[in-house]
Amino acid sequence: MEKDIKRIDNFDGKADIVNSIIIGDCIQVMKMIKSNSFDMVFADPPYNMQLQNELYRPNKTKVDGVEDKWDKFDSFKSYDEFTKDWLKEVKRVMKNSATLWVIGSYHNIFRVGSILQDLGFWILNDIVWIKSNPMPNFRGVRFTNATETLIWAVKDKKIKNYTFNYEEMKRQNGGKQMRNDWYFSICNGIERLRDDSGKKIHSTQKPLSLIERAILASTKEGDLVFDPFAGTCTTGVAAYKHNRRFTMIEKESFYIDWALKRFKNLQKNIFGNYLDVNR
Amino acid sequence: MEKDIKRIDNFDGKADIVNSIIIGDCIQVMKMIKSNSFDMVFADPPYNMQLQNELYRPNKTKVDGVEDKWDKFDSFKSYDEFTKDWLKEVKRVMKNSATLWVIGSYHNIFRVGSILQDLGFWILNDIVWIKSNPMPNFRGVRFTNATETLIWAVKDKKIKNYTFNYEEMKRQNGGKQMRNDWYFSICNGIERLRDDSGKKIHSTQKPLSLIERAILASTKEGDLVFDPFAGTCTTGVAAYKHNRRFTMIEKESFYIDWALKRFKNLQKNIFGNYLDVNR
DNA sequence: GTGTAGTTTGAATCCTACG
DNA sequence: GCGTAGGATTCAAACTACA
Repeated sequence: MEKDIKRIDNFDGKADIVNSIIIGDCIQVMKMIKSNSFDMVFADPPYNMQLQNELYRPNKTKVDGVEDKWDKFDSFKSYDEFTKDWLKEVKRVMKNSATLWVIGSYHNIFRVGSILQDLGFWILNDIVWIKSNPMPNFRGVRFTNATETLIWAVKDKKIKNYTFNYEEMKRQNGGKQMRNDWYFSICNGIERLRDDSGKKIHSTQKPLSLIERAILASTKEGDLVFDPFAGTCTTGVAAYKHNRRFTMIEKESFYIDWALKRFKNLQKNIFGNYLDVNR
Repeated sequence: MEKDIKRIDNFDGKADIVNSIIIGDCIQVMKMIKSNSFDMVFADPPYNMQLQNELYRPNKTKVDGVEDKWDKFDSFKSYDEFTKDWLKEVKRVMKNSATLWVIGSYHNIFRVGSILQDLGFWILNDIVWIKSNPMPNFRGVRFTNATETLIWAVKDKKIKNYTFNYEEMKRQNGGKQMRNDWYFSICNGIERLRDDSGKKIHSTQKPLSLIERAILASTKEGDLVFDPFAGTCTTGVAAYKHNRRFTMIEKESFYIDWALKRFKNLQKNIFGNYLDVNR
């Protein structure tokens, strides 16, 4: 199996996309990718959080919320249009037997789910990621928001030949059929990418184990996994680790500098500590 | 506090709606109710389930899915229109400080959530009901669908004076702040209404404890709780039990015959076994 | 090295009354 | 509507410091 990883700064539609990280706007790049290319798609789009004010903890320190430019949309309408655009292209580049995963929170997941259905995708499951250590609700005005939601879908209602590794999932769940409630810690500790000053590289890095489960559930070895919002390429790392191939697209090349460090450690097979890119 | 319960077969907009069960189409009935009437709304609308074929268990017995006439919609479009219609009326009859709960599954909750947001509702939480005893996926082609989703929202982003009994929730959760993942069994056993032949009275009866938590979280004693899709009036029973008042609307009078039996037992204060209407 | 106590922090739509 | 002052508010995991 192909083991080298390519960074593509100026994709022209001709370069080999296998095990490549393409820098660029995902919709524009996808338009250059031929139809029916991918076996599985994992997408972690912007959530459109719409934070109202600054939030302080009881000890007066400020909460470091998501204030990235890429998470800002003018309205639900513009978010919906964006969502429709990227989902349409994703649908086109998916093989007929492929499945799509999208992760989101209550801020955006209802928009995403509705649009998916409008585009003809057929939902197989909604999966709830239950966090063991979520941020508490400091003001005591709501329930602790301890979950995120993943939607797992096929391109069309008629599709029956998608991959679902039922037995592998059952094995992971101690011999009982895997349910749609998944328990994972948030991404933290050695796994969380930080610069020398301790600043998070990406404000919303996902735990590797979460994406590993999605990949092990819905792909076979050698399958080509696609992520249009790659960030620091957790999807690619999970795919590579389990002998799947990948194509990643990411707009911010800064994230890719760090992604490449992760792959470098993974290739060294430092499985004990490969998560720590600073070694 | 008013303790008698009224059944209203021909609502004209003038009858007292406190502790009443109104028979009729919820949209038509709501149009006769004056604005700003309710302190809290709990809605369990049709899920728009779309079983494609009949489903059989491994032992060849047929799964008794939801095939009621009231759960059939021609398309997402007609489901959306229906959803928009009832949500608009609900918004009007809610007091400004009121909150809305809607429960659904992946079949409909994305539609409901999007439309809520489009109508200006502001989501406070999505709550995941995690079932201890869900129906397994008999074919082994998906994850066990073990959850349903509740959306909790206020009428408008600006509203801050809604009721949230933080301390009561914290107490219920063993001294720690209540999270949005709730664990309850499905409605079964003595609580599940069945006729003499053992047939379920309502195909989607919700567990009382689930609705009790919603009511204890978001209402004060004496508040007026509204349910436009009352079914066998689990919402009314939960409200009554905790000294809240209620208004229920239900189209099928058959369900109300059974609801009244539940209230009768509740009034007898048979708290040990009042759930069993057949005693 | 080990154990304990203290500190930090995470996709967050997080207040209220009064002038 | 806005600005400001007052006051009530957090859980789990991982890390650091120090004995």
